[in-house]
Amino acid sequence: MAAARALIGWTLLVDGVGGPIVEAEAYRGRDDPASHSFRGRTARNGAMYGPPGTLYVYRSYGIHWCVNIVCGPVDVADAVLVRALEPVQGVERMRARRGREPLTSGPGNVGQALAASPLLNGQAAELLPPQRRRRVVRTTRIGLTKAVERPWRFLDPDSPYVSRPISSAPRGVRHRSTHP
DNA sequence: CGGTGGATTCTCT
DNA sequence: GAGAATCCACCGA
Repeated sequence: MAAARALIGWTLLVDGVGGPIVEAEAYRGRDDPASHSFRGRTARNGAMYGPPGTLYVYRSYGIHWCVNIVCGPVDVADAVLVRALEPVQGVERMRARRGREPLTSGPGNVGQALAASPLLNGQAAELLPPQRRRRVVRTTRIGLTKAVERPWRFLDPDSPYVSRPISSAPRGVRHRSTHP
């Protein structure tokens, strides 16, 4: 969780392609109902139990590949979902893979831009330290049906590449209806 | 052993 | 704002 906040600004590279992480969500292994490791170790989530810095890649909605960075000790299964980064290195390759904008906003899009696949699952992440200081804002996580209220999403509010602004509400959901 | 529900994105109205 | 696309690991039996 602290790790998710600390990861903002670190550059994630896969095969030389990537950029600074500007949005990330923490998922806690043991007691987080929203985590893939909540119900213990399975064939899919095995990588989450690896050492910190391990990549955990899973398929989302049968369509997208999403990238996590394990941030807890071995067997703890804490992980951070990379929801957005700034496209800095290997931009042309990301463009070719994505075929549209935005390149790296949203976890599915990040996965596509980085060519995430099961091959990446369990590998060590390549991370470079931040080059400058960034503001970090904390909000609730996005797209969940469980543990919706836990404020474990972190983002750089000054980056135009975050998948959604500071508002924690899901896309398309109004803050409040206008009836009297 | 079948049904189901996602840590999403995109298109269309 | 709603619905489709797409698939398989996991749950419950």
